[in-house]
Amino acid sequence: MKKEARGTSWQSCAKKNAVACTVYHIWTARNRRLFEGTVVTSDGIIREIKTQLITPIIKPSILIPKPTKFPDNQTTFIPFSQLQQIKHLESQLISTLQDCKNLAQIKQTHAYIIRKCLHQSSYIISKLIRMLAKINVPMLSYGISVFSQVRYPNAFLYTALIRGYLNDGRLNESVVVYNSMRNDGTPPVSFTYTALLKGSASEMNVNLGRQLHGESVKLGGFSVDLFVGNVLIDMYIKCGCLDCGRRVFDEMPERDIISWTSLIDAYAKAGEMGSASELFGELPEKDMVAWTAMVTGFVQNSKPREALEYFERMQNGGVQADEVTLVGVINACAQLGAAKYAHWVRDVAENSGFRPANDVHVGSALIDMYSKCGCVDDAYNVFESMHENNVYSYSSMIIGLAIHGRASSAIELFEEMVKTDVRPNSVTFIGVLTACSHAGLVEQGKHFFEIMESSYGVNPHVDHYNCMVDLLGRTGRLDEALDLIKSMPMEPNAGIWGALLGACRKYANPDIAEIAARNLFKLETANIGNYILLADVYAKAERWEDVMKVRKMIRKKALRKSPAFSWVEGEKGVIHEFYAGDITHPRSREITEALENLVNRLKINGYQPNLSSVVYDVSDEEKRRMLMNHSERLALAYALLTTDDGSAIRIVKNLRICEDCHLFMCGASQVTGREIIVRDNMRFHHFRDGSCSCCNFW
DNA sequence: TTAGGGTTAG
Repeated sequence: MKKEARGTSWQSCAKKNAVACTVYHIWTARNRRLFEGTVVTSDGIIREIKTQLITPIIKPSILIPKPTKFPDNQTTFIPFSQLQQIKHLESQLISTLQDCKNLAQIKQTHAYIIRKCLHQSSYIISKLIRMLAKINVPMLSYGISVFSQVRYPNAFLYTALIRGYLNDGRLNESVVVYNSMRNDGTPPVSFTYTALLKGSASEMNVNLGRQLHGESVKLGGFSVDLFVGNVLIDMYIKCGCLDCGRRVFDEMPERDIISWTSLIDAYAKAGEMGSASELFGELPEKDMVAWTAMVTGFVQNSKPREALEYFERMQNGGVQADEVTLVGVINACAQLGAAKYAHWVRDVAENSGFRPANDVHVGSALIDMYSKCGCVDDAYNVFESMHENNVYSYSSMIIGLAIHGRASSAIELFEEMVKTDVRPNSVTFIGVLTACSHAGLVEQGKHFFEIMESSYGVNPHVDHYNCMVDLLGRTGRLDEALDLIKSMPMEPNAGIWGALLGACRKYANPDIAEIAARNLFKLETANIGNYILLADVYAKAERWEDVMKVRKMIRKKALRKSPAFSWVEGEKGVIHEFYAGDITHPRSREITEALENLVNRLKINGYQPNLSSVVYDVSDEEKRRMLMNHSERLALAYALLTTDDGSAIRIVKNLRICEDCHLFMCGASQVTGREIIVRDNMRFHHFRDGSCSCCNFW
């Protein structure tokens, strides 16, 4: 048998070897390997190729029209000695194709390809179809007709068509092509599976994914392919079958850092930080992305201290951080809410060469962090310094201003934003409505609520209704708030009824409170805060029997009150934590003295404790004692003892600040001349010269 | 040609 191919001819290929000519490669005896190239025919060698790459032609499916007649008048005889020239021409045409910017240019190049008689080359045509996808030309008739003109498509060409359809989001059609390919007897390649698996993942079609998984194993042993394995892990993760992804991972004969990181990140996103850490510990070589997945994972699971700990380990290990890592670290600091960390991370970012001005992700994260740390002016400085702003940076800034009670600035910024190309989204309106709500701007709030859909096409969600109920409720429009809830197009959630109940406490309205509570208890049976709110409403109305009934319900359900605590930065930026009535602090005696001293100064200034903040039926003297031990006051006294006179005092509280403490802080800011910033679980309060930035709407 | 980590609210 002759071992050398002598020449190649399109004509002879078409006529003599119709059955064998899906050949994409040419066998040469000289180096005993398959060359990428064009179709070849030659008596001796063809039989040998046949045995390897035989592909019977079966009638293509409806999606792939039957190939047209071979153009006899354009056949050319190409001697084997010129094969290198053909290959050269092919690569030239491919680079021409890659430079195409639009459909017209592709069509022009295609005409040239036909003139050069290379339109039967699967290599070139698959590139052409890929280019259609790249320049965002949907897989219309052109791509299909180009495909159908190739008489003997190979696996790469079929895969290009599959990817073209997937690029259009047409998963079903791509599966039809895959089935035709199978019917034609063309063995799929690993790209075929990676493409289809990605398509299944983006449509969360796990059944298709499973079928493809099975076939990939059966047909080509692709289970050992690293790429297919990784895409399989990804597909199962995206479809929510983390265990299946893990099984693929465990069975993979070879894994790389991508296999590991995909799974680590999936565990983190599923809230399984234990599994994520375990896997991360086993990862032999940890790179920047893997470390970042851990840092971000802890942040996503509200574990900022662990996130910072991993970041420190990453730095100690000499692994460079990039802007993605920094966004994670910045978010960790935002969760901690401590100004000390905020300034530290800003330095870290700038030392790593990421100036917020140049990176909108880092900038937006910094704005959010500074706002949450009580430094709204710093947040605004970052915002102003940014070269580019998007909906995230604008929304973060608007929300920042809103939670700090700067409603007019928030609204001004919104007005400025809508003059640019940046379109507000659902979150932007949460910010704008929150601003109105925290400042009691009823008419403006109603206006924004109306125009969000009519002018900006943003449908109000339940959260926007929540803001509106909050706004109406805070300003005492309880009936109007209840009417709005009744008119909602969706079911009100616990947040809505909770906002109404909170407003009922402020305005001592037990009738509406009972309606709110009835609905709220159905939705959140075990949230003790709701029962306490209702008890507060009854206490304000001095309906002590009803208070007792609520307390009984709490006992019956065995609900435990979550302890109130506050923390504050003391000497050298060390954070100190105080519980209500806490006497465990080493300087407890001094703290009590400082507090008594402060109360006396406040009393001279006219401070009268608001005893209705205590919802227990006890003597007034006992109420006074209970109020005096609230955790934020202990924190304040400690800060007064240990920090410089000129500096602001920043207190973070886990629950909502009570009315009497609010009054107390107003007075304290006046008699001490200090700025006091309290972050409660709702918002920030800036106390300065006897008044609060919230204007008593909170 | 195919693969891993990120920004606003709740």
